[in-house]
Amino acid sequence: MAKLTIRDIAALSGLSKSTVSLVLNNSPKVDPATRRHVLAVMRKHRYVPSFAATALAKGSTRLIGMVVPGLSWHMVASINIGVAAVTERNGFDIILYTATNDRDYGSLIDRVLTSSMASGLLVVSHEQPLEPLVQLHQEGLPVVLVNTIDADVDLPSVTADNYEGALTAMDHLMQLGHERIACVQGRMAYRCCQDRYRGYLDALRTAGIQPDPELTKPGDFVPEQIRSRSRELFALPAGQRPTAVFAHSDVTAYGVMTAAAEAGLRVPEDVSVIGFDDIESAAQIRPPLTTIQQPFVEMGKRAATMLVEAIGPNDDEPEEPATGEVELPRLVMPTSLIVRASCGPVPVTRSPRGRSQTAKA
Amino acid sequence: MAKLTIRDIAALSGLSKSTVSLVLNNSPKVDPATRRHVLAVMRKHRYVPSFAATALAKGSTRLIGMVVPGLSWHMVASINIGVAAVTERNGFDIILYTATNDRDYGSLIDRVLTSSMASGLLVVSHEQPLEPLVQLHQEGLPVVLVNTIDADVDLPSVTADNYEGALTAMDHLMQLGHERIACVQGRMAYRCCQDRYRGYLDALRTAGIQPDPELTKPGDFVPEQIRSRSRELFALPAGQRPTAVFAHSDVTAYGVMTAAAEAGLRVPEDVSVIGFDDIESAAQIRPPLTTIQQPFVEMGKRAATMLVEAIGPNDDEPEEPATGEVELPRLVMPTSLIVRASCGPVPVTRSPRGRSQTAKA
DNA sequence: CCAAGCGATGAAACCGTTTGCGTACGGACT
DNA sequence: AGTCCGTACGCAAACGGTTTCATCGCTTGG
Repeated sequence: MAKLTIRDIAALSGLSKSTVSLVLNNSPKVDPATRRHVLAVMRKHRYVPSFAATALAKGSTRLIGMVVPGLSWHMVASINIGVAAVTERNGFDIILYTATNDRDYGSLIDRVLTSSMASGLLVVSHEQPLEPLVQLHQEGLPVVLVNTIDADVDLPSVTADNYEGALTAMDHLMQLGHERIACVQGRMAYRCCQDRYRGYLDALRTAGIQPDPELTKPGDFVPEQIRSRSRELFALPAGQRPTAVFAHSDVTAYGVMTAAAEAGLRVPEDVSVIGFDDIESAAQIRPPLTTIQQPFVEMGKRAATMLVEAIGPNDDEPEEPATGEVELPRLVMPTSLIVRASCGPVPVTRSPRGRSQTAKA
Repeated sequence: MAKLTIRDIAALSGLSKSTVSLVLNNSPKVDPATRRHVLAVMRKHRYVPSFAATALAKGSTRLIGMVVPGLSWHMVASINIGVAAVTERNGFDIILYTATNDRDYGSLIDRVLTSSMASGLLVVSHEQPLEPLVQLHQEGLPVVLVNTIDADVDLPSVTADNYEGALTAMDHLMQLGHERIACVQGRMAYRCCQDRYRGYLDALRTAGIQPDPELTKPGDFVPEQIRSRSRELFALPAGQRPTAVFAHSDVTAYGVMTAAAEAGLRVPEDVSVIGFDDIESAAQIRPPLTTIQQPFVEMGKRAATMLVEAIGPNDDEPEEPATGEVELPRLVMPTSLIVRASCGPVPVTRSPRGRSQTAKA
């Protein structure tokens, strides 16, 4: 139980602290035989250097802060898997900040940064102000944003291509013959949802279809709202009723499908539904959900890699990358279409001969 | 950018370091006026004490380690919400260890503990060996287990009452008239799944029903397996086919429902399905899933509270609670039945004379 | 055979804070 | 007015490492 110090190890192995320290930092300046000996002693006594002392002396920690908006989101969990994989490999540990409200967020910034507790910051938040982060970054603290990209902010970031994902989703639907496609939105304060909606609109226009405002419903990721607005959609008279729905998330899609069932509509026979995310249960439910998969764990890996590189190979401090604005890495990662069973061809309710061919060539 | 030290603040306010330090630790020995002055100076220059130096001098950190088996589980995410709430309130930060494999787990123990990096450990892992943890605990490091209870281990823990939850689920089913109830198991290496299965068996026996081995299927939380074993269930001739299924998790229940649909069976008309967990999408899918809810965030809160209390009010070190075995808190929290729509009365296919009808529609 | 060179090790300063102890100060009591 | 006491503050020694620099002993070239 007696906490061993480097001094003890030095005494035990008949050397001085400095030599032991050199061994710890595997400097090439120590004789291999000596090194082996010291290592043996350390192992024998289960010595582990004091974290605090090392941090103090070195002036840096192997800690990176990760700010997330609650872990219950599929996105956050998946990103973390990627992040953990690379931080682990590089000997970093993660300090997790669940930024539930603004108060914490503000004090967090102070704590983490100024106390130089963490030597880098990974931010997965959506609604928090980003300015403090920019300032920190300019002061030399590595920061990278994941899925938080905001147009006017100058920070390295990793993001999914939500716009292109929406395009892909819409293309899939239109390829199946759909033209009256509704959109049940997520939280439009989020950049990602804005992008998805832009994709929805653009895809329609590109196909020569005038977006019908009636077919856009705010869902805001609130179950009740999603359900009730979807019901409105399905209550529309047959000609105006959408034949397909683009939902801004998988869980949103679930709500849409439930509303459809309540309206007596079958998925995908009567109405097609496509989601966004590809959460775990998407493949398990009935019908299996066709959706746009976001490469979250890969995004986590990339972000963590960027951060680790910015922090530096080990502990040197030539870190002033904020000045050279040669390249602020902004990774935008492609999404992929996962075809399952919730989307089908447009129903043939419209008379056999009336198949409007107006769709884009 | 120039990092301020306590010395700078002392100079700036015309005092000595120690006085400033006293202010930092709000000792009563400093004159209120002086205190105000110092605080003003600190605020003005945005001074935050060095984390590392404080840790070194005090000999303890306000960090607690949290070991989890991947964040993608609903359980882990929810627990974390509770944990974060209380740690935040008590000025602790969380170091997150995603224990993906054993190698990391072993080195983790060393790192965290011996380096006295964290002053407490919260463990949510399932399959890792627990012995190192009890050793640590005996050496004075506060440890609490969440949902990892293992019969032979002497550690404080917080757990859901899986056994009783299973009983509740089965009661619900039997109240609806079901007698041929199948069980699709989770990963039986987990204590929680063992308990759920025990509950299943006992509930049956208590009702005077002899459990039919045919109706127990291993699922192991693997989608394909769940699906295929469920198909076996539904392929049984009408008299032997279960009228209800108790699934060891919500996602497992999804798989069961899919298999049912593939067999042409409707839920809940032809077969009832009950889950376990109450994940977010359980209310969103079709039909909404009746399930047993585990109070994860409350469990997280409780566990964190226990840990914080064990660590001590602030930084004193009269920590040898392991010796006094007066009470090793083992919290077992009740689950609750969430009735939605996936369970219904037993189908009336069985006629008064009692034998089969053709199975499917 | 001596001086220079080099590699390995030791001594000491330092990182920023806490903390026990000592001191100077002011007020009260005699 | 002189002691005494309590109080508010300063000094310096830890805390456990890292890192620079000097030193020591040995090899090597002339």
